[in-house]
Amino acid sequence: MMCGDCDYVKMLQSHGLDLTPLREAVLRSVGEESRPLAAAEIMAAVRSQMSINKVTLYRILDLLVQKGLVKRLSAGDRAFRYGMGETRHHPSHPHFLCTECGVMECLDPELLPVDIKKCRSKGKRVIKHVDVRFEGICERCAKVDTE
Amino acid sequence: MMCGDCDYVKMLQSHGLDLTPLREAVLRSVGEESRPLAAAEIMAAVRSQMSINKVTLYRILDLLVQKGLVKRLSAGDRAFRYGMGETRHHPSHPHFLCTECGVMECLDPELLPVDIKKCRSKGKRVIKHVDVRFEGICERCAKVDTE
DNA sequence: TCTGGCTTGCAACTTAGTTGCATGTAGATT
DNA sequence: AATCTACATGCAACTAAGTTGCAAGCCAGA
Repeated sequence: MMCGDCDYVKMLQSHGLDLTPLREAVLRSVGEESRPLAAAEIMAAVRSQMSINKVTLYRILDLLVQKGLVKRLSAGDRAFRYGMGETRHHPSHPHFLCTECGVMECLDPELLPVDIKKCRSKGKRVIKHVDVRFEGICERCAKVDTE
Repeated sequence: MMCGDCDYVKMLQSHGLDLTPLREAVLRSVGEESRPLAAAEIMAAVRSQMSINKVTLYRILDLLVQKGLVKRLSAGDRAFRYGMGETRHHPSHPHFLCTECGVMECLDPELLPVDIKKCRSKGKRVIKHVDVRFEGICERCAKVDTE
């Protein structure tokens, strides 16, 4: 979810990560988008400004996911999407996946209607978080279809 | 979700699919499990009774998914899981994914708290269905951890 | 200056699934 | 019966997304 309020440099530092141009660029690319991006999209975004190797990108993403700065989302396809981790500016929210073009969008946090507590009681499993994904046809594809 | 009530042969036929030993075995393997299986698990199950090629398995799964007999679920990892499609015996339900061992389990349909109608109104996208996935530590892994 | 620890890059590999093409098999057509 | 067609299956090669192993670069502290 796009954000004008995040200080990416501070976010990296406050999580004990060395500040490097690549790390900052990756985090910024994720943070400045209004939807979760696939690794390939992040790579393209970073490469528009500097050069980065595929492996480095994946390693930076792993690191950011591990620190909770970035969230790895599974779309309905085989490529992960990466969005900003949960913070004050980025509350937990459900996503929408277009089954036609594969684009993933963020939905209003209000639409997240899940009561974790209700579930925790059932069985002895430990529930850490919930992932709600709506699937269907996005606005763009719906429009094209009716033309 | 496991089921003693499904007639797999009838299910195939009523969807206009030729009845073949492999198709029946694949559908049965999915139907007789209490959790969604990865393709590799289905392959192992089928192979315990007859020989099947990887490509054939994927093609049969595609076919069953297309006909709605089987549902393709994205786990948090890169391998799809396959569970029974929605029917009277198999109501829509959320899933649980163990982030430690990767096993996926079916949860009580009661735990599916999403109000699709509420979401359809927002924007002009068409929402077809919802996927709710809880993540955490499964009972088995939780037990091992505390030992 | 040397050492150890990170960050990055390159090549090769892995996993899950897909494509193209050949073969097999069953029912319909002549 | 011969043959034609449609679909089911198999085999090999391929693809996409991500991972591993190892080497090179760089920087901070002893």
